[in-house]
Amino acid sequence: MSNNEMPKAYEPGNIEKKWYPLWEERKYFHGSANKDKKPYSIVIPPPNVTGILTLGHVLNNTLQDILCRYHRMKGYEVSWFPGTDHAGIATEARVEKFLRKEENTGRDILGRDEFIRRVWEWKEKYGGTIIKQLRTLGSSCDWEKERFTMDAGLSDAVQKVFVELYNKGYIYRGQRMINWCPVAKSALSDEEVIYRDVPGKFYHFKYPLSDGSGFLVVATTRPETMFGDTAVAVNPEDERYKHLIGKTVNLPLCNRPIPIVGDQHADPTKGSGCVKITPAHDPNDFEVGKRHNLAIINIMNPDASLNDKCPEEFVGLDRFTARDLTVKRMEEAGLLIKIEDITHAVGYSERGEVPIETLVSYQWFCNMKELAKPAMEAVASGKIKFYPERWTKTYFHWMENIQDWCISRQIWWGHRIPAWYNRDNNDEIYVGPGKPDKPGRWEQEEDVLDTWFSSWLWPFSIMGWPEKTADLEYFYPTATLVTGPDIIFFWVARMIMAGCEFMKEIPFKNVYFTSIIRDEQGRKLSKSLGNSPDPLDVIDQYGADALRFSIIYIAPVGMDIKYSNEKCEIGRNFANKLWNACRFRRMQGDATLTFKALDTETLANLSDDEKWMLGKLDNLVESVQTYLKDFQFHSATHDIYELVWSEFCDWFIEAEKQPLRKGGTDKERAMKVLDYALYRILRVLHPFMPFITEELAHQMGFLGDDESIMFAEFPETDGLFAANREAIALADGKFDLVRAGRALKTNYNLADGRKVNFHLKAADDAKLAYLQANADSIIHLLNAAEVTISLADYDSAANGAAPSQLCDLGTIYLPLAGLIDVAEEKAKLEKQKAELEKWIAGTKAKLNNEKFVSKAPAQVVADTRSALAQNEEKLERTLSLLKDLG
RNA sequence: GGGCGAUUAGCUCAGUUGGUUAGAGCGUUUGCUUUACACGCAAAAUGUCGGGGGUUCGAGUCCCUCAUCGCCCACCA
Repeated sequence: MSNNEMPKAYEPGNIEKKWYPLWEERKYFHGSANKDKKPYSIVIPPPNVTGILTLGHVLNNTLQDILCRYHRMKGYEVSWFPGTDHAGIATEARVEKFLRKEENTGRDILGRDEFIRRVWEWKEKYGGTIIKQLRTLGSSCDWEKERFTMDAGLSDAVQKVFVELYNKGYIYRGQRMINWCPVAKSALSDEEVIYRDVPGKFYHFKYPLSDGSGFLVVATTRPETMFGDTAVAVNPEDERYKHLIGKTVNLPLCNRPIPIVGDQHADPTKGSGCVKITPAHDPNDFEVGKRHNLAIINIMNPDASLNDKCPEEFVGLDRFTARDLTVKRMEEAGLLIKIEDITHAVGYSERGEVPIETLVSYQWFCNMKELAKPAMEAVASGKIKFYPERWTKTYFHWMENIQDWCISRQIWWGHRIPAWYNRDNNDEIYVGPGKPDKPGRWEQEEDVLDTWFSSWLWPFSIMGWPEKTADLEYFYPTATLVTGPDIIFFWVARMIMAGCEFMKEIPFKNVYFTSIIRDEQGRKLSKSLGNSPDPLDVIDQYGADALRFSIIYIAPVGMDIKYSNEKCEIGRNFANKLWNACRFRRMQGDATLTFKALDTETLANLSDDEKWMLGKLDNLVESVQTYLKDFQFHSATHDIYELVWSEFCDWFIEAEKQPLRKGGTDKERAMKVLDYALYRILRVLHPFMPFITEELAHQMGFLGDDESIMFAEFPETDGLFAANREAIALADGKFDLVRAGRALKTNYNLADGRKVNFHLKAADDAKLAYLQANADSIIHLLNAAEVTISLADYDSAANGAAPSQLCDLGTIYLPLAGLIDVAEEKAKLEKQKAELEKWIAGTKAKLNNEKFVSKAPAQVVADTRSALAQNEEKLERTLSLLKDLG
């Protein structure tokens, strides 16, 4: 292959499109039980089946892919289990919307069976887009194992778990206070409620005593719920009201007498000390109601409009309309005392833009207390480690206060609860995998289970549980879970509980919590804000490798990422740099084919620069492995970037141009070293940038057509760092010296291309020998005409002025004679010095004049001050240059 | 109310167990068609490490405190 087949700039598009299908065809991603290898497995956090790829997924899946590819290269048998989640409420809403729009039909028209059939149809046709998109990112998922949370096998797992927990007494059906979403018309778990601080009003009402002896004052933020009031509570110790306990008030607008009860819940120090009690719509009131045996009056329809338990003119009104009308009627009745503006936290439905309702309803619950115990122990003992570790605190806080989990949902898309009611026998309940074979009219529960009730089984259900599969035996428990901290309760904690309960074994050893991606202004990425870039467009523009590398490169550890597309230039430019380093090597000749291990002769004859480069690279190999062990992906990319760009390209390639130019054995050796180093770099980089590394490894002739870098051994230490510490320090010193020399040139406005002479005064005998041995290299790197090296100071008396710079290896001098007219330069500087001194003196006087400072516009004063500072600096530089000139 | 995190260059962020002169990328300035790369090369400028106090020979790093911002949880008749 000749060099002109490598374009000047790296073009990722076709190369990425070429490799991925090849990898997949060759089943490189597939893992199966293999006794000769150690297993390494990861389960993907299943994206919603309705989902499309977002930057969050990009980050998350890039990290998983890095781990998988790294371990594959380390010789593990790797399987990354992919799949999607049926996402009950979200998908049902999505398909419902689709059907309304396209066919003007929906749930209510189609009926349960047909609707579910249509959801499946939609899923087959439009679902799983994200799974295809993950391929463009380079994700090395074991696609043969792709699962869906509603697959038959996973449904079996869900049923088995439900029945088992029911039989253990953990799952029960009961009438409890729950969160109700009026849009989904379903119950939600506590975790699905999002609290937002919103402006609201606090209404103070009079509730007249039934005996006409006066009234009590109650306050509420929810006037419309008063139709569900079944008591007013006062504190039994409250001297103002204790004599009223047992009497009644007339509930306004309904004229229904309700009792005054004495209860601790009423706090005498708050408001009037009287509390209206609405057991059906407030968690505290529900408890009060239980204590006093109060009626529970649900006043709402499923869509949160008021029902027929309310006065006629309110029936059917939306809750917010009803609120206004209630207040109006109370005011008309002279029962409104005042309205205060307040800010309070209101619970919103996770999906909808609407406030949830708390109301009492019959639902299925799972008692989590016992399940939580081993799960807490698993993290406390360190069997499961969290990265960053601080999330354990959040985990324990939630687990220690864990509440019963409301698992039933009043929707159709999901796992239907395996419970049957005997309509002939007072709704006797049977729970089991199928309809009971017992007499009676048995009807299955209409409700389905919370989506997370299948997700929490994912790490083992995806491997075939409850069947005893080879995958389960070999790959469980998985190695690392990579996910966002926002689902620590929804998913992570529950998976740990499920693993401990049903597998008697933790589901993963590490949990790595990713950052949340925000836009440049720090806002969350969202569709409605339009600030959410489409990763496919980004990949199109910059390449998948560039996106992967950049997003890891900019991800601060454990904090939010501020992302913008321009940041992908980091990865794109880096890929281009690497491409051109390889292109340069190709221009020197064909691969040496000895790169896999340097032969002893080459090792014995390494130049100082080569020792330096191979030593630094060896050090990188070690540090990247350490970083990956600690999930410090960001540090790993920074170190690789620095080594490739600054050390390999800026210094080493430049230095190697010398031996390459010389030819003969020098050139041969240099090419071998370049090959050896490049192949090590490509392999270290492969987990991060899979496409370009595969392409280059082949372009460079490091691999045959039937080979892949995916299975090349990840570089281990070759001992060249430990062996060359001294050589590394010396070369670092040499490069410092070169840098100082270049700076001297720039200071005197000598163009890069201009060949000048330098003098080096070595710091000691050893350094003298080193500098002399490296004279050619130094001349080359400085682009110098001639460099004299000795232990002697530069003789400025004899040879004219020469500014110098002190370095570790010695002092570098730039003789100016012949380059610039010293006398003329000196005169120019003296003139400049005088002008500056005059200006500075005048300006200082001006600034010391209080009248100027106090009366001149602030901007003028500030400008004067900054100009002064600038000129003072300029003067300093001038003085320093004058000193150099002698 | 409880918890967690952040505050370092114009911007985005590194800074490992305290240890020479606090770093990078982007941006800015200057100069470069140097036998890979302008998606490039060389050089340069820029910091009260949020404020205050303390521990220490030594603090960006540890402790206390205050301030601001963000997130999570709980509560709110």
